[in-house]
Amino acid sequence: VNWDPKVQTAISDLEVVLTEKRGSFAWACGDAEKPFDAAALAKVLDKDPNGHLYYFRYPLAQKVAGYDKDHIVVATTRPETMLGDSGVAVNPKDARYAALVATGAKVKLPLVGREIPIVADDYSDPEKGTGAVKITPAHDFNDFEVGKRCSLRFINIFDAFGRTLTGGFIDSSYSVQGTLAPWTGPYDEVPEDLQGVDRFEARKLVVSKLAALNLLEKIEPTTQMVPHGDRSGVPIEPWLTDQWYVNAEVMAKPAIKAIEDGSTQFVPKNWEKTYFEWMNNIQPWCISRQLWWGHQIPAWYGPDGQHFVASELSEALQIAREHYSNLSKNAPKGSADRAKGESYANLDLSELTRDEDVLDTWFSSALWAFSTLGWPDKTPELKRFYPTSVLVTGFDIIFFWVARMMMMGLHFMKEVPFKDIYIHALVRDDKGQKMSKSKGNVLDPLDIIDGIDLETLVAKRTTGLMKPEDAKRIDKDTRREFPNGINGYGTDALRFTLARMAAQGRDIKLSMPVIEGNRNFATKLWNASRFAEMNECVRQRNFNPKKVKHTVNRWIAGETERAAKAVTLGLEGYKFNEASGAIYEFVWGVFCDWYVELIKPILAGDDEEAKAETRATVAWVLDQIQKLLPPFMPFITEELWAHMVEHGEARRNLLCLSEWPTLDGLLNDKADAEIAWVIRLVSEVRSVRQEMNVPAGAKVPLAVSGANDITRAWLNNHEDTLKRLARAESITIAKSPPKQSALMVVGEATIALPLEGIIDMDAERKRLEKEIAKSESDKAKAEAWLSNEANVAKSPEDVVTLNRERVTGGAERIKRLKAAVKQIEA
RNA sequence: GGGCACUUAGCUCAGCGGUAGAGCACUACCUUGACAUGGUAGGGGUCACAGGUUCGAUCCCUGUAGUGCCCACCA
Repeated sequence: VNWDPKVQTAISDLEVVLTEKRGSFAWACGDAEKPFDAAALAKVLDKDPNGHLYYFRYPLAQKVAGYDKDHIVVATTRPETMLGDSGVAVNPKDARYAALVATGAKVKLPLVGREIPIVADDYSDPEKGTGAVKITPAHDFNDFEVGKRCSLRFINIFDAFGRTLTGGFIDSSYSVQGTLAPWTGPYDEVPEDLQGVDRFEARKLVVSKLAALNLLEKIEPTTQMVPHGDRSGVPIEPWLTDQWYVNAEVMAKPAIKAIEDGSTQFVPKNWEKTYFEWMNNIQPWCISRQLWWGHQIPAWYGPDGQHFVASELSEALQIAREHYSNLSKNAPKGSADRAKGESYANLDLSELTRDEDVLDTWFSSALWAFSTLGWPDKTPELKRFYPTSVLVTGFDIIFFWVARMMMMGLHFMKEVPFKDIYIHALVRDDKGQKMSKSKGNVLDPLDIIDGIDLETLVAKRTTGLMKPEDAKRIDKDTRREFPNGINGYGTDALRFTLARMAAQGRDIKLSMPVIEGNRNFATKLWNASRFAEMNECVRQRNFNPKKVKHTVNRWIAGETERAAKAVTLGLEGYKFNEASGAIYEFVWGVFCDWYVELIKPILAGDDEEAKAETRATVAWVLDQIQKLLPPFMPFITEELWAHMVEHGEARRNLLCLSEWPTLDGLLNDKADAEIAWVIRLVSEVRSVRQEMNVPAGAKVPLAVSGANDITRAWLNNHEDTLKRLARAESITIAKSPPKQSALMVVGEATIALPLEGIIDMDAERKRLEKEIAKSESDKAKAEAWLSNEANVAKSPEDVVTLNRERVTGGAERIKRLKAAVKQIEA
């Protein structure tokens, strides 16, 4: 693997895996005068040694002219780090300390005796603390940067277990700075009782010792966020170690460009801001981990510590031999390098030792897009599938994974790893909280699918590791929220729910009632299919939806095309909520609510030709529905697909292998208008019947007046259907509405429900007057809009037309409604 | 401190520069030959607030308030 083998040393976030030791603090003030309230200090340190800001006086090495004190005061929340201080920084503009900087003054670090410079750096904020900051480059990220800028020493004072080092600290200045010579001065004189001490113990000791030396100015309480290891739970600290790094800045550049020029795009687009934010401020990527599993870093060390990076040992050996033999030839005669080259030029395998570290798991994962396809071999799969079409993932790993895949893909394959990056929603609980084990609010998908009883659920959510009070609370909450456990809702219901809620850019709050609603949808589909089966709706081999003759069938063919297009459009745009919403609305709101009801009279009638066409159409529509649903409901549809074979031609393949519906040319304006009219009429009659409290069982004759030829034809076409759906005893054409009727205006016609003796005519008149008022207000709104010349002049044509129609149509309607009222009064 | 979202019906959420939508919940009626895990009808919203742009703003812009998330920092 030929990544950039450049070694850098920097701060790693290695976790200190030690639990905090809680020992008693012994006040160790000598017999000198009490420089500080000893009792108070002991109390502070015992109670909470971590939550305080400690101010120390650092004595100057020499008195400085123009500076009136003999010390400089610094503050810290981690006193023990002072052992590794290698400088004190002040702001270059800070007049208080100008003299110190100008004269190159030094501080004599207490306890250690190290002389460290006072440097000027913008990092120091004159407003904060005393304006002077102690700098510990090996144990603080900011100080690390200051240390590099100001050429300070990098002094590591801790071992891997968070104990102060024994026998002297580690000076890593040479590794970090490269140009500085290794520290050759005398070892710092660290008091023996400060060696090999746990960091928190060291904290107390340092404070007490400084207090004893009268160098503790004051202690202030402070609150601060201390980063804790997510496994160990102990505070973690920066710690200087040698690690392998990738120069991510170089690799980030093409990855940034690929998003900028659209080679790869984020869906939704706004995530690219997050991506750019990270990529433009990218830091060197530490890829080595001190774990016992993972891909071992393919680096080998020669006897002199020189490293060789290769894909395998034999290759490393070859490189190593080359390196040493070059040294033996090219290094100056008599030099140490030359001698090294001569003695190692023929080294063997056993003389190379492999680096024990393994790669960061994200490094390995970043290769996923091509390593899974056989890379580095040039496999057919790699050729066929790289770059991939889409990566679907959560926003929380845009940087960890997505960005790294982009960098690796562009580096090794010279091409983006995927065209689209779909960032999906995060699933939260019904209160919007992220699900987590410790919160006990996790909903296991399998429990939603299969169901779970209350006791098992409670046991699952509470574990022995929780604090008893937490477990108790979770127990109570769970019992309240799921008093009967969880019913099993099935895989399809859950999947469909997630799709329906997956609006872009928004998280999903998952709750049982919503899943239940979508389970009901599955049931609805099942029952509709059962209806088809019971009515012998068998698939016809040569069925052509373009050729159907009956209006209702032509209409449903067009609606099916609309639905298929809406689903396709939604899927192509990663708008899964729109896609699943479209099929939901079509199946339930169009197919079940209207089409199935509209064809019942045909199926029950004796027009064999119409019956045959309708049966074939039903079968065809269900086929389309089944084909459109698998992305959201793969199981029930597959079952229906196979199940309905019993009455039709055998299926040749699985549903999921069938062709995606691409329907076209099925829309029919005339059929649409006619069925829309039927639906309107039926709804209107139903509405009036309910409002007038007509008993559900009562059949009432319908008398239509004022109908034009088209409406008369429609009435004729759909007589059976209207009778059935509107519960009409008969439908007759009348010159004028019969007396004592409830009246409604549908289009140009007036429909009368003669309800003499059944309804209160006064109530009917009030109902109509309400209708009139509504129509008049709508009309008035449209008129007002049209009377504004700017509206008419600057609006699109269709908006103007729409408003004109509202006025004329409204006027017609009002006229008819008023006539109806007169009728009643008469 | 920096950034990103969000605020629409009682609840959960879609949506959109041209008279506001769904599911759940609610009310009434209905066990009608697919379906009560159902049907029919209905009630319910100044689209957070204030300015601005526009012929027109729930939608676009600015600000305010509230909420959530991410990142950094806290000598």
